[in-house]
This record gives sequence, structure tokens and C-alpha cells, in this order.
Amino acid sequence: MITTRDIAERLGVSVSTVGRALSDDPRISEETKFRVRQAASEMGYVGNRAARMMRGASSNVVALVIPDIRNSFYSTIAHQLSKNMQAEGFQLMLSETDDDRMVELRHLRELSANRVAGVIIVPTARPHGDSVKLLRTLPHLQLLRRHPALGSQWFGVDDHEALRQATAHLVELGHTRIAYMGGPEELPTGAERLRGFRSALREGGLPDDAGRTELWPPSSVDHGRRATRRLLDGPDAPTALVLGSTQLTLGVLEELSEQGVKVPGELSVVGFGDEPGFSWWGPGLTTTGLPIQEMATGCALWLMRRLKTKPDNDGPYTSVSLGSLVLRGSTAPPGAATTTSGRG
Amino acid sequence: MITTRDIAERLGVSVSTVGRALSDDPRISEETKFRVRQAASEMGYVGNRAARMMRGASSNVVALVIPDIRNSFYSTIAHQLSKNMQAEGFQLMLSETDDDRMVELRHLRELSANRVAGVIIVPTARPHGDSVKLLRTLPHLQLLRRHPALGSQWFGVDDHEALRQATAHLVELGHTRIAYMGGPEELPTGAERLRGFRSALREGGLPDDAGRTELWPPSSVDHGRRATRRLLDGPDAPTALVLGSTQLTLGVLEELSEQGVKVPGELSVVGFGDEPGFSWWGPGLTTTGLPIQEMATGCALWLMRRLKTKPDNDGPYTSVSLGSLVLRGSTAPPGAATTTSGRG
DNA sequence: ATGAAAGCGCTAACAT
DNA sequence: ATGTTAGCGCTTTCAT
Repeated sequence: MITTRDIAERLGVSVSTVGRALSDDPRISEETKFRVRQAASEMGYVGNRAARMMRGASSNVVALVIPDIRNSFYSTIAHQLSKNMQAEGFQLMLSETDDDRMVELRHLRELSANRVAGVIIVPTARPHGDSVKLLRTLPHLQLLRRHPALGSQWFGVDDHEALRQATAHLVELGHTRIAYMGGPEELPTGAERLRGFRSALREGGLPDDAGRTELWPPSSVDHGRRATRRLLDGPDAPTALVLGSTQLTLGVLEELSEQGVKVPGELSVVGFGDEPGFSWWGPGLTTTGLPIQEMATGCALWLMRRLKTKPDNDGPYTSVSLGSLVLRGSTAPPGAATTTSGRG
Repeated sequence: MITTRDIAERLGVSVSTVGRALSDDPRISEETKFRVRQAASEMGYVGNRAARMMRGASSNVVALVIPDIRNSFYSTIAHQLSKNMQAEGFQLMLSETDDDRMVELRHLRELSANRVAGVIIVPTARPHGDSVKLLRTLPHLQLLRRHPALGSQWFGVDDHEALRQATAHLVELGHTRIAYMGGPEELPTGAERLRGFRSALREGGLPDDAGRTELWPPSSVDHGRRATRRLLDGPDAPTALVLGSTQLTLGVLEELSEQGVKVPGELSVVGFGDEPGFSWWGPGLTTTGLPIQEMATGCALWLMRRLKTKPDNDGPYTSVSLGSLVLRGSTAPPGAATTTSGRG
């Protein structure tokens, strides 16, 4: 690897001259600057950031700590962050936790050892004590999920309201046996969504046992399929289903298609998130659309600004985005005209 | 930030003793080791990787350079890499190029400045000369696409064979007016897939003008929709359509659904890749399934091994995975029984 | 306008 | 069993 010293020797000048020339220091003559830049380019010189960091320069890496990049929720976020950071000269580190607190801790240790400039994290349900400590020494920001121990800077969506709306839609249609299927209640998002579901039932004047709930840790496609089978096979099957997880929604849709369940005839369904295939599933899936793109962009811009201003702005900050119900064909009054979701 | 020196001072020992104790050097007494580890833990010491790198240690970061993480193709790869690297103590850097060679170059400059341990890259069509130079100094590996200037270590799929099979399936069904829609021909993958399509036509004894082709840079959902409209509105519309891009496939499916085109009655369709919604689209999408998961895992393992063995193994290496046609309901002989793909 | 030298945090060779 | 010292590549005083 070429160093400033190599350039200096070749040109018969000192390393400091080379360093100054490369950083366009006004004290260096234009001619020398030219020769240095020329040589640097010819020799393929690339500055060593590790050395710069030892001299106090900060890293240009921001880490994104999430459960699983395959979830299009998170890949959208990663893309938006990457795009916005690229403009400011930052690089994105990707750390997947698989919702395992020990994996999360290992990643945070590495990130800290690498002295990353900042961390954007979707924390696990109960982060390890050491993770909490590590984050205290790193500029960070919580995304979607919010754990009180991890500080008060958070970007997310109004999960309660999102599920309240989704459920209210079904209540208004006249459903009285509504099932909810969402992620684990131990996650702040899971808990809020469930609360939103229950609020809507209550506001609709429905008894508490009108709602049947299935919480699935981890919320995966497979679990969605299994829970759907249980729901359909069980006694007093519901006439409507609201979802509180994109992965579960994917599983539910697959299973309903396969079993040829008539939607919305036999069952009305409100999904969560808005994936590519949702619009063409059966009669079109009515679903809770979330402005993750905007949220991620806001998050990136906010962090960039924070990192660029010296005085470590640790003050609390909260940004809540609102979801909105996307009405398509998968919801109707109970016992309405039947459209099949399967392919016969 | 706590340094070994801080620990040394607090314990009244030298920095080397601290360093040795932390690296479990046999020369240090158990008692000292214990006291050092205790202090380190209490004080929240985290080693500084930048400093270690200056002493010759190599980075534990591997970069993945891809066009767009939202493409589930790439997010699957990122996940698989991340998972396999995690086990070996490596971190994943994510660099999105948006298929822009200048963005690609900027990323490679940063990665080089950060002295990443390795790079896994899906190169743009014509990488910048400087990108080529930079990659010569970094252990790297091409993925999916293969550019001769970037070395001869490559993991990918047999694009030619994949499209030959997909097209042959339609030829066997008796189609004689088959359209192909794929990514830009300037990409190695785009060129190979197109060649595969043409090979199948030729082998099926069809005249060259039996195939109509639409190549779309960049291959995006939107372009897929537009190209579909052109195809349907144009004269002598084809009776079958083969795709050579997942993003285009998504666009095509949306458009066909919306326009209520009867599949496979009016049009037989073979998609590319196998996304969640493909199985429940209309009559179920017949598509080219690709073993990206296996490919990514192989790629990760290979790179890990290469990085862990000192003698820089620069020898050529190629791994070609084979796709396989997933038969569902979207293909049938021309003019066969009609099933609607729309909902209306 | 340029050079010499110190020091960032760590490790390894060389003393005790 | 532990201490001293040099040096990795760079920036930044402090000379000249």
C-alpha cells in the first residue's frame, strides 16, 4: 500500500508537504501541489482512514442494526439511508440481529471497536445490559421499536393508531368476531399494535372476547401459515382478520390462497405493510400502508445533521409517522358476496 | 474513550502488561490477568480497531457492492452473507451503486480508504478504470455479473441455460410468437439471458423474427409496466412472454392484473426469480427459480476461507449455479382454456 | 514555502 | 512476570 511517505520520497519532499498538498493547504505552492497530486494519482495512493482516525478524525461509517434485511420493511429503510448518507460521504454498515440479544451485543461490540460514527438501531425486545452501556458511548437513534433504556431519540410510526384504524374499518363493516395476528407482545411495536386492535374493539362497543389474538414470536412467514390453519380449523372461526406484521401477512396470504378460502366472502382480511404482491393477491389486499420511506429519509437526514454538528446533541427527539389504510377488495361486511382468493 | 493506558495507570502496571493480559498471553500471571480484565470491564474498555490496523491487523469488514438492496435478489444475498460472516467475526458493509459507475467508484474509494478486508461486487456494466485499479489492490469476488477486467473469481448462475429452459418450455407448448423482456444487453447477465432466449428459439426451429425483444435499462418495475402496455397494444401481439429480470416481472404482473389479461388464455408468462407473491399471482406464475441462497452461502464461505489463509489466493475460481423452472399455472398451449389473472 | 518531530492506541521485539 | 521502546500512517505544532 502506497503511503504519503512513498510519495514524499519519490518527489524528494517531506511527508508534511505531501500531506498539506493533498489537503490543499494554502501554504503550499501550486506547483508542488500539482506534482504531489500527479504522483499520488499515478502511484494509486489512497489515504488510510485508520491512521486519520488515530489523529482524531471520526469514522464515516454509520451502522444500521436490524433484525433481518430480507424483510422488505428493512431493506427499504437500508436503501433510503444508504442513498441519503452517500450524499454526505458516509458509508453504511449492516448488522443483522435475527432478534437475538446476544447477536445484537456482539454486533454493538464490533461497531464500538470500529468506532463507527453513529448507530441506527431497531432494538431487540430486551437488549443486554452491555448493549445499553455501549450505546451510551455511541451517537445513536432508535427506529420503529423504542426501548426506554436506549435513550430518547426515536423515529417510528404510530402503531397504536395504525391498528386502531385497520380494526375500526372491520368493525364499521359490521364484523363482530375479529381475529388479530401480530408479532410478540414483548416488542414495543407488538404491544402497541395489540393495544390499537383492542382500542378499536372497545370503541366499537364490542365485548372483549370478540377479539381473538395470536401472537407469534418470531413473526415469520411460516408461523403465519400455521396460525392461519389453526384459526380456520378452530371453533367459532372469526369473520375477519387484522394483521400486525408483514411477515405474518405473507404467510397468511399464502395459506388462504392454497386453501381456497373465499375472501372477503368467508373472511375479511386487513394486511400489514404494502408489499409488491399485495395488490394482486385475490381480490386485492386491503392493508395498513406505512410511510417507511419518508421515515427512513427523515431519520437519515436527522442523524447526518447531528453527526456534522460538534456539540453532541443528546436532547430527546421523537418523530412519529402515521400509517394509512389502503382500501382494496379483501374486506366486506360479514357474509357478503363471495370472491375466491385461491385459484380453484 | 478508555484506552489500555487508562487501565494501566489505574492498576499501576504498564500498558504492555495490560495488552498482554487482555490477549491472554501466557507470560502474565493469572492474578494480573484477572485484575486487568476486571478493570477493563468496569471501565467499559473497548479495543480500538483503527490502532490495531495500524499495527498490521486486518480489517474485519467485508463490503457488498450491489445495485439496489430493495431488490429481493440482493437482500437475500446480503442476509446470507451477513449470517455466514457473523460466525467468523466479520462485519458487512453495504454499498449501493444504483448501477452508476461513478457511484460505484466513489464507494470503492471509500472502501479502499477504510482498508476493508474484502469486496463482493455485482459490477456495473462498464466499471470506471479507477475502479478496476482499486479492485486490483483489494481481495474481491464478482457476483452474478462478470466483467473480464475485474479478475477471474466469480460466483453466479447459468443465465444462458436458465433462459434457454424457460423459453424451451414455451416452444414445447407450441408457441410461435414469443416475446422476451429483460435487462440491458450491456450487462453480462442481460446479454447471456437474451442469448439463451434466442438459442431456444433456434433449437425449436423457429425463425429469428418469432422472438420479439424489449430490453430495459434500468430494469425496473415501472419499465416493466410500460413495456407490457406496448407489447399488448402493438400489432401481432405475442402469445407468450418470457422474462429475464425480477423487477420487470413485478411490473409485468401488476400491469397484466390491472388490464385483466387472461393468463394463460391470451398470454402465457414465464417470470424470472421467485418472489413471495409469484405463487398467488393469477393462476400461479411459472417462473425461473434461482438458487441465490446457496450461491450466496458458497460465496461467503469461499471468501472467508480466502481471507483467513495468508497466501493471497488469486487463482481463478468460478462457481456456476443452475436455475430450475418452477411450473405453475401461467403457461399453456396457445389458445388454451382461459383463466383470468385480473380480479374483475 | 517547506521540514522535523511528536503523538494518536496498540503490539511486538528487546530489556530487565 | 513485567517494563521500555519503537513504529504503524497520518496530522499538527513548532521550527527554519
